[in-house]
Amino acid sequence: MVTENEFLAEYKLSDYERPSVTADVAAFMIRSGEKTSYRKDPEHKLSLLLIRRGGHPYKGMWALPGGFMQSDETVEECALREIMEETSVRPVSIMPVGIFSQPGRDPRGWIISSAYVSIISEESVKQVACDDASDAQWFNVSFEEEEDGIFRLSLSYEDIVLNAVLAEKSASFGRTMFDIVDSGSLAFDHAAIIAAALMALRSAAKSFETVFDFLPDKFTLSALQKVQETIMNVSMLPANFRRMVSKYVEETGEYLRGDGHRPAMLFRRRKTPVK
Amino acid sequence: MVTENEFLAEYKLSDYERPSVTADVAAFMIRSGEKTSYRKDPEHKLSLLLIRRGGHPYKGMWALPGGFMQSDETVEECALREIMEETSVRPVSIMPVGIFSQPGRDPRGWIISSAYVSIISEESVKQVACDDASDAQWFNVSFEEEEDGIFRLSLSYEDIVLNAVLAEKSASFGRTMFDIVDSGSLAFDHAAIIAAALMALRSAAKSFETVFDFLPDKFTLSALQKVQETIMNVSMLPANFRRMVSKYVEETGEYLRGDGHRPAMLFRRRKTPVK
DNA sequence: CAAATAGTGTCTCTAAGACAATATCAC
DNA sequence: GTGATATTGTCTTAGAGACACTATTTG
Repeated sequence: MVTENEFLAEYKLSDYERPSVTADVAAFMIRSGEKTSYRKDPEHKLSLLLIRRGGHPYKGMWALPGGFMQSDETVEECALREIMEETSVRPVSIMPVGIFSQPGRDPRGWIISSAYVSIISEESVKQVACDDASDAQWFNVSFEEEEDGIFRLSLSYEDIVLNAVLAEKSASFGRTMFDIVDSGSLAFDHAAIIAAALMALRSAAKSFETVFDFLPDKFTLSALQKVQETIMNVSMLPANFRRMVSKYVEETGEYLRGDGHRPAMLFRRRKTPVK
Repeated sequence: MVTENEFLAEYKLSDYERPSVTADVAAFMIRSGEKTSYRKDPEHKLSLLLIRRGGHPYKGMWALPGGFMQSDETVEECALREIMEETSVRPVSIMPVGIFSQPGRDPRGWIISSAYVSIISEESVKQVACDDASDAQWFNVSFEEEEDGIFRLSLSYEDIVLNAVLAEKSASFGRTMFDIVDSGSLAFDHAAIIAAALMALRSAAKSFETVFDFLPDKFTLSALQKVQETIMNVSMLPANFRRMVSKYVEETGEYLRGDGHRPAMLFRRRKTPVK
């Protein structure tokens, strides 16, 4: 009869083959563009952080930030650590997207990826120096269904344009997964991870859970609406949007002025949605 | 200058420490109980498959079915394989619950778990011999919020009752996670996995995506309603339930008779929700 | 004043909840 | 007939979409 302690003393995990595990993060930010007129609000664009790979494999190609998990942390902590290393910003929240474990997805060997979406506010990123020659850059994102079940993902940064094509694989339980038709020069299976991350983001944004993380503590309702519209790729009537979010926000009494039109009240997120 | 092929030929994954990865599955079934009257519909109970551990660690305690992932499969395939080994049933669907990777969660060493919910129809399980002396048994499930943020999970099979207590950790993005207050004699952190799986199941059932997988191809609307009510732990008026699911089902024209009351039409799932 | 956004009110339509009423069977 | 479920219809209410209208600012 072997006791549990005796068993554990003898136990060798090395008897079994093990995968390496990475946490890869699709970090999104919503950027406001150039002011085209002194009083017109600028365009807002969804952008995604990509890293140019400095070493093999996929050397010189763009990939999601990520890294190998260590034994003294959870996968979520690893994901947060990777984002902070690249942006110096601690994301307000991260959300799991799924595990990517297709055999052969990494030419280095058996490496599976646990993917996350994170959301970073433009305010916090602005404080970090943005080096144009850096290997980390924010790409503008466009993601649309071209025909039934076929999606085009376009990522652009200055004159670099990455065009990936994806086929919807399964839509079970609100988490859509994709097969890569054309990787668009993105490293590994990262095109599929990005597409799944975008779908997860949109799905979460349906219930106003996600949106606030893109904004500072105090915000105007039209800023909030812009964020929501940018994520969901839709447009809404301001009057209706106000009604819908009214449960989740509260007035601060402060106003934002100086924009060539009526000042807007600043709101903050309400901890407990009421009414 | 090293080419990618030269790099890969030299590359050794073994330089890095790696975790073992298991896929653990919370497989749910909805069981109908004893007929208390010749015409009254029996009670329906949500049940969960647990395995009595035959070896260390946690020898003799109950745990979720699961096993180590292999390099020639995805984690999802591993999860499906484990369920089929235990039940001889191929689940209609599996849904990811999350990754459980807290350091120290497994006394054998660095082992992380990718958890899934699966749903099995009572019909398919009935065809498999159920051995009372077996190490695999279906436990009745009850899961309720006792006070704010504190949940009690009760699992019972004959005279065995496992009572776990869990504290809500984070509810971000509709995926609730739990800390274990009392494991209720469940192995590893499986009490937390089961709780998270139940929340994922309820959340998915909100949109009528999940429910059909508990039933055979043809079913009556009240059977469907019973399933929905059992998962969500609520009760609904039959008239309203019919209206709500009407988009997702279609008539077969066949009737189920012989139950001491008006025969019910059998419906099937509609591939494309219309109307 | 013109152009732009901020904010309010109201109409309609749809979907969900409550409930009343009828239908059909096995015993 | 009795007791059970099956099925249909209707009333009410809550919320989303559309839209008209007013308010306030800066060049």
